[in-house]
Amino acid sequence: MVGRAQGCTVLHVDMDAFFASVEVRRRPELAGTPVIVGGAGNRGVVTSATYEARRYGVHAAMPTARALRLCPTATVVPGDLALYGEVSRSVMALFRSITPLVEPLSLDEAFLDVQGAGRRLGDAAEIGEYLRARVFDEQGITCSVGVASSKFVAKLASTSAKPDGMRIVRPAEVMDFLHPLPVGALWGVGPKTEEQLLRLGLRTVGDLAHVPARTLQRALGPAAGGHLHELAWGRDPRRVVPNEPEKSAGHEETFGTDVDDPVVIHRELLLLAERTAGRLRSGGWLARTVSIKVRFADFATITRSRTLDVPTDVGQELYDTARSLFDALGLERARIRLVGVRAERLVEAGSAPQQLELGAREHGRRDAELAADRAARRFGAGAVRPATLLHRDGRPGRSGGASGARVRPAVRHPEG
DNA sequence: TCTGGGGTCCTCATCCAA
DNA sequence: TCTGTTGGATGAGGACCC
Repeated sequence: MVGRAQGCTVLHVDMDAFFASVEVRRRPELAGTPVIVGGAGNRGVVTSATYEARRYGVHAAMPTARALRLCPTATVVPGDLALYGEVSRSVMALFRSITPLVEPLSLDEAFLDVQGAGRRLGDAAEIGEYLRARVFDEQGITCSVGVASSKFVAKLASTSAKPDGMRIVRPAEVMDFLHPLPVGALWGVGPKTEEQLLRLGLRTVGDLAHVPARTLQRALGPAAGGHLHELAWGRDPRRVVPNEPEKSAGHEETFGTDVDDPVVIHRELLLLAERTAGRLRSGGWLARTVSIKVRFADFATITRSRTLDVPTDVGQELYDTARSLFDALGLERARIRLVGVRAERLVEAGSAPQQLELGAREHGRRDAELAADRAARRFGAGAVRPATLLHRDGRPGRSGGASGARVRPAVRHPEG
């Protein structure tokens, strides 16, 4: 087929300011105004912002307080992950109606391999335009599309088309497209790597391409150096892979104010372990390794991990391991900003070896947690939880939200 | 002017067994 | 029996992505 997008089979579709666009759809009176989605607490950061807010210099990961100083007229909304997830599922379903080869990267972007869909729907460019129109008609939000012969060029193309646009980069045009770009535009080059490359006098992707691969490998390590050199020449053999299995799952929480009370930390670890275990059970996974993360008041961050004898999806077991890892740090009332619990080296629950001498207590614990899962599905999250996560008056304790400052009084001076 | 939360991947060090 | 090598597993940390 000879078309506009000859030689291109990969699409990268990226929603424009996704979370913020969904909020504007929900509240049409905000259309055309600066909107920030993010935590409003003293430690909140921006997760998404409309282009009207971005004009003031607001961007993702910026502290909300600073964003509001830059753009005082912005409307701040807390964000609704459940709603964004719903919109995302609809959009991904639309993509899968075009081709089964859909590789979601996050809630708001995906790669599509449309090689097999050409006969039915036209070439990649026509499919891209069709998708953009369907997303707008069905969801009321815009997206941008990159069309290329490889994933990483398609991704850069969609970025250059934003917002609400489409860019096609044919194979013969790849070098002209890539080489003028700054090195920081490359996928995998963040602030640290960019700084290193700039120190070597490498400003553009073209500069990167014309330096020997060995030079990059010496500076960045064999894997990263070699990979970047290949990308600089437009070589990216990675295929679009649907259904990549998850490798880890976890939760972390930043306290509203730093915490030095081990009772509060233990309680938070229990909450995070329970939430993580719930995720494992709903996904049918067992964790072989449990890791914790501790971030101190000065932002220094450490992780500790332990591999279990027998993989588990039981919250109490995740908590026991997490707590033992934390206690082994031997901290003497250090001021802690964040704690996290993560389950790693996941194995499918059905394929994991069974513990021969699984004790009755563990059986009971797992059964109890499964019952709690059922109750949560029926009556809502938090319907059943460990007693230590309840206030003495029976109300649920805090769950999430930067509220360390509220945690301690709840534990030490229960209301009611 | 302070830096969220959920992830992946890579590198390096160490331990242990062959 | 001792020593050196190698490679896998594990643990920790860092960079990066959205």
